[in-house]
Parts: sequence; C-alpha cells; structure tokens
Amino acid sequence: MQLTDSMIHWSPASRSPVVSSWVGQLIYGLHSTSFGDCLIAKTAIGICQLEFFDSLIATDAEQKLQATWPNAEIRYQPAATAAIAQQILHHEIADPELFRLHVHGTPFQQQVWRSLLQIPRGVTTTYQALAIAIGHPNAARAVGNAVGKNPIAYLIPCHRVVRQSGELGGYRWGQDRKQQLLNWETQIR
DNA sequence: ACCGATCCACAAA
DNA sequence: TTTGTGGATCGGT
Repeated sequence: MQLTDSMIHWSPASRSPVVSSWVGQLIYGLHSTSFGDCLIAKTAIGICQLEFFDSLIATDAEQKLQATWPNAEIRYQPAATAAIAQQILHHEIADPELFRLHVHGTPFQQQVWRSLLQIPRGVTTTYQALAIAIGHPNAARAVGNAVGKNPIAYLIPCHRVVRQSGELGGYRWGQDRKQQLLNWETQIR
C-alpha cells in the first residue's frame, strides 16, 4: 500500500525549522528491522520520527528526540511501536491505521517531503526533477538539503532520490542502506 | 556569511 | 570518452 497525503498531519511551521513546539506525550521504541536497527517515535497524532541508527548513536536517541521536541513528555514504550517495526521487518504495510504520520518542518521542507510521497515503489527520481516538480527549477541543491532532513525514513521515501548523473547520491543513514532499500524495492514480489 | 544528500559547462587527458 | 574542477544556485543555520 501507499501512504497518502490524507494520512499525514503536517505540523504547522513553527519559528524554528528543526524544533517543534508541539506539546504532549511522545513515545518511542528501538527495534531491529531487516534494514537495520531503528528508532520509531510517535505522538498521539502519528509517527513523528523514524530513523535508522548504528549502535553508537543509539544511546543518544532520547536526547535527540528531546532536542527536536523540547515540550514533549518522552517515554520509552517499545510495545507501542513494535507493530510498526514488525510490518517494516516483513516489508509490508498492512494496517494503514498504524501509519498515520505527524510531521514537522518548514513550508519548503513539507513541500519537498510531500512530493516524495508520490514516487512509487521501485522508481527513482532526481533532486533536479523534484526541484522542477515543486516549481523551483534551480533549487536542486536546496531540495537536496530538504530531502536530507526528512525525519521519517522509509515511510517518506527519501531513498528514492538519486543524482541526475546516475550516481546514488547521499543518504543520511549511509549509502549502503540506501542501496539496500532500492535493491529490495526493485525486486518483484 | 557560510554550508550542502546538486548540476552544468568546459577543459584536459 | 572519461575525469576533474569551478561557478551558479537557494533554503536553512
């Protein structure tokens, strides 16, 4: 299944592009998936963060969450995020209800991330094509910037954007993982 | 004022 | 044909 815009709650752009003023409970879990270990965090509204991590960084998870969501009450409740991890592990999004998102970003970032959702599985696009698509034909680099700040890996498929030249391009969680994700997605199933 | 998960033109090999 | 480099670009910090 494909995530649609209606499943996403776009947090109103706050003064700061990185810090959300959202107040409430935020629960998170650390899980193992076939693409590596990941942190999944959600508010009452939806998933607000999904990041892969390497063991060294894992200890910082809570600190990083608190930095982005300073007014949230953060709790470690892996049971609450396990089902999401499980469906990623099995490469299937079976239950759309689990996958509502709660996304925070500047208007430009939201615009970029929104267009990421329209890239079908198994397909790639380029930073430039994306820039053109959102009406900023010369902003390929700025788009790369925004893509790189995507807070919800995998579900907002930033790994499907590659360089115009055909090179893979960067990935916040490692080029290898980007390649793995793409390889898997292009396989028929 | 500076930094990118970029892109293009153009030169040199 | 391939590889390297320098400048343009623009939103975010």
